[in-house]
Amino acid sequence: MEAGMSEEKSALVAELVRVLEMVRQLEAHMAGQQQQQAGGEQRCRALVRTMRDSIDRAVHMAMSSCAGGQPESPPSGGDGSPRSAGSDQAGDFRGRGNAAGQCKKRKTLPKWSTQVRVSAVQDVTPLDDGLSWRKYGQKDILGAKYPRAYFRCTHRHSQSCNASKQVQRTDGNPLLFDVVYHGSHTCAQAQQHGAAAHPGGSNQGARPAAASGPGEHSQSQAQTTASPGFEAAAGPALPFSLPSNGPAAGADDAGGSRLPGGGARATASHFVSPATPECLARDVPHPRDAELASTTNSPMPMEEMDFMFPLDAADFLENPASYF
DNA sequence: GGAATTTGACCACC
DNA sequence: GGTGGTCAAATTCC
Repeated sequence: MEAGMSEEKSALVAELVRVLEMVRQLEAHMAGQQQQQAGGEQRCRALVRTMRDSIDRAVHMAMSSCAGGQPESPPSGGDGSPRSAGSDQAGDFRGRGNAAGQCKKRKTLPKWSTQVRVSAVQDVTPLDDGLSWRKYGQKDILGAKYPRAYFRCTHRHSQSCNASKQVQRTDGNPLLFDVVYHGSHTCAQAQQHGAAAHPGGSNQGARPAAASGPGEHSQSQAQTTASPGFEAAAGPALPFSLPSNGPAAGADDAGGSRLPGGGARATASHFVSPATPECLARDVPHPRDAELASTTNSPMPMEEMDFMFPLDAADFLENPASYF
């Protein structure tokens, strides 16, 4: 058994080294020419894609090791959803009325977290994983500066997809979002996007946002596997309503800021990530966004935002365990 | 009319 | 008892 472990570790290290190398190349690219050469963008995309694949493999291996070789935990699943942790459905179902046995807190579901970075404070929606998420709640967390938003798969009822996730802005860095996934997607859409959710941005198949409302999907990413496609950047719906909590939140909501009800609908950032399937079409910035933009961060070029890496590669290499 | 978000309340766990 | 997670009604937008 040890042998197997060592072998796996070696492979893991090799994979991580590759990723690191690619990250460096990517950085060099971005630092240099990205703005002028169209080819640079393609190059970056290719690198990102490769990186994702490597990370996927690495994560899988790492998780296998951590889990004692259990095949189920690895977030990488076939569905590409944020990492479908293979096991998932453990019968979750909580619910108000579930008196009997299921507790509301899904402790039995596999869970993994990720950190997603956006380019500007107004980009309240981290990545979009190409899946449909529906927000079902938001809550202020004790000690946290920002509220936590709760999402679950839009197809939860129709397809019994139990995936859910929690998105919360980190206190220290408004540009960073902690995304915690619970369970994996079992819905049909997940299967499709899973395969297609390349960060490389090929799945922009994006639908016109027909049914997807303002915020179903939201962010994504998978830390551990980074594969689903982290395209960070644009987001349709805000995970939270950037209330007055926001540090920079301008307080004035003039207009109709967000009223109860579909209020948040029109807030998205104007970035269109190539990979954000559904979220794209979301339109424009809420007046407040613009305001925030000017006060907070400077907008970053699309190319840069597109591939925000969910995690710090260097840090990941140094402390891989901390990411699992 | 359908779909989605917001928000308050309820329930379970620590 | 406090906090976190989820439900469901109300409201709004497409």
